[in-house]
Amino acid sequence: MNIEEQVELLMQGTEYGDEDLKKAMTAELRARLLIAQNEKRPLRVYCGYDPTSTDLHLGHTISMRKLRQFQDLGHDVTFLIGSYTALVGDPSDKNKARPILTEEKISENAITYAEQAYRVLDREKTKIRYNGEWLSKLSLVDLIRLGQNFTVQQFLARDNFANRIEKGEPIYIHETFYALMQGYDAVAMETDVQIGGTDQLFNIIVAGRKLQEALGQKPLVGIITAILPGTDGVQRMSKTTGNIVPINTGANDMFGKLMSVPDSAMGLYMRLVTRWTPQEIEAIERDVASGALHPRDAKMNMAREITGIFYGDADAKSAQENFIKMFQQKEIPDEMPDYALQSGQTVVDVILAAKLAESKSKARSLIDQKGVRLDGEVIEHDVPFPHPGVLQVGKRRFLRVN
RNA sequence: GGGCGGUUACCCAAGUGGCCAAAGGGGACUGACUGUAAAUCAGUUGUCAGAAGACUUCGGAGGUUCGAAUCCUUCACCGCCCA
Repeated sequence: MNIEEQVELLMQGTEYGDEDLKKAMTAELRARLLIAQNEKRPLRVYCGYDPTSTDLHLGHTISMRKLRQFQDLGHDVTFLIGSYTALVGDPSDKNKARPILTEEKISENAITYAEQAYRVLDREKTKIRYNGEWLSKLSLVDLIRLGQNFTVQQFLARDNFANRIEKGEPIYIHETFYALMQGYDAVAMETDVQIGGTDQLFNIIVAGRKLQEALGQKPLVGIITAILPGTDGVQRMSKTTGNIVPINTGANDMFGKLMSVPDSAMGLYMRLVTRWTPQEIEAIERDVASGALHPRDAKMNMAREITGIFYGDADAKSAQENFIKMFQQKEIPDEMPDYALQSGQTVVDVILAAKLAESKSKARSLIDQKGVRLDGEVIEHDVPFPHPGVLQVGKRRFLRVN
């Protein structure tokens, strides 16, 4: 790959919210790649992760994909665990009331986190570091000196803060320290390139670069990745919104969830999650636009590619086959939970016992709505369970009743 | 430290003594139509009960009242303004 192609790939799926900034970063990246090539040294690239949660979803993997692209181009990638930051607790998520984690818990989480990350990253080429390594050594005076490089106005101009001032929401003092701490991470590792989501724009572009400059380093290139919408196609993928595609969910489920993503979000999914190059993605979009490729099939290819990243090609293939069987040919799935019918149970009893609905009222209303079938026959009323067979509740819940 | 305002179901939000299991919106779920997409249409959305109905719910606790989400006391949390 020549430098131009590399730049195009590495800038794929980035979002700076400002054309000029994007141009500037693209130019700096190009320059930095050239230097690396000429000096025959890899770029030092990192992304920081907060090890408070351990259930990763596709949204978490965006930056990992980006790191992987750098790895594949021969650069030096660090998976930074925000161990020190986690000790304090993340303020931007205050409604979650995050417990302050112990160091043991953090390193435990970090391992789980990294294990999942290795489905995207190259295990052999990934360095794992903890920012407590250097942050714990800073004294109060050191911190204040870092602060001397910034003005309150710079922080007030930050989107995140400006919006909250506008809305009358609180901004805590220590939130400003976060930017300094993160910026210092960049300095401590003599970073060439830092990757992060749009919520990290300030920390990366303002804090990191400025601190590096102030301390005599060449300011890093920030790669700011766009936000991945969840399965609803609109809102950011997050556990709270309930629109996530978890990584540890099984190939069939992952494939199904990906197929339910609205068409409008496909571009972002392809750019942020798949291994495809900008050229490949453009070709797909061209074919869909011209009618040569059915959007459904384009989405299937995408679902297969993404499922393949996490479960391997064989499982992705069979997930696709199952999907087609179940939804296009309306066949019942090969695998479903079994349930042993007990005497005297009605349809509602079985639905409830098998946890296909959360209460009797819900189960009844599903029956009223013609959402319950036994071997394909709609069940009209809550009757004693007619006979063993396959019970279908709604579109996707199946139960083999014996 | 002082003044004011808030806390309602998954979320936002209306309701200021009985007609309130609680308007409206969003979300979610079901059905129709489809490409398990989107859009659209119809319905459901506290629990139990076959229906009638019963029970639990409006930040926590206590009280007034025949009757409270609504009034009083108190506690907790949050926000705004002044210092």
